Amino acid sequence: MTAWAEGDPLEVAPRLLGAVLTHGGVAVRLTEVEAYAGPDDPGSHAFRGRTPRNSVMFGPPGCLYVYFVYGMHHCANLVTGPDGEPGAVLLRAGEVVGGLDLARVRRPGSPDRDLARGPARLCRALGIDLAENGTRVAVVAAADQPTFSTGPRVGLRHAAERPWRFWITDDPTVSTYRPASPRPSTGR
DNA sequence: GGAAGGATTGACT
DNA sequence: GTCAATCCTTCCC
Repeated sequence: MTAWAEGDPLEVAPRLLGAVLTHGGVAVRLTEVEAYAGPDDPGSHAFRGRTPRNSVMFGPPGCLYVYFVYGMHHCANLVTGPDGEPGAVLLRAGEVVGGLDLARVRRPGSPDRDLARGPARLCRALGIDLAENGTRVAVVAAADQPTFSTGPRVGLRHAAERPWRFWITDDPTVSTYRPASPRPSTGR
């Protein structure tokens, strides 16, 4: 049962650190995640209410919410509920611990450490795309909760300040890259 | 019906 | 360090 992975995203997120998620023949140990609450979180896709695309976030916990972004990348969230609320945890990075060969094939030229370092990379390593949206996913809790740190979320244009990003302290696969890289060249 | 934006990554200078 | 790529979804008129 995955009761430990259900409920308030802010509580579930740290519990996911160190957990092993298996999909598409590849297993990854989650090292970095971000919590996304619902109506109260301007950074969440569900902030503006339920839409055909984010409806999965309102669905049952334990499902995968996959979305396409920037026309070329996929990002995966684990829906946590609570039931009726669009809570989810974005899987930002992980360490490939199973199906390494398969992951390498999907990400040729990348060092093992980078196979799942980053939300879009993690999806590719696991073979996740829009076809997996709303599907159930296998997650095994970590035996022991690793030491983790928290900090501001990355990449969002709204409410990025909230310290809802969680990562395993000192883990090399955490994508602490790009501290700041503002795209809008105009203005200021 | 049309336009703007996005929870990123990879490549080039 | 900086810039470009590219599809889907949502909002506005």
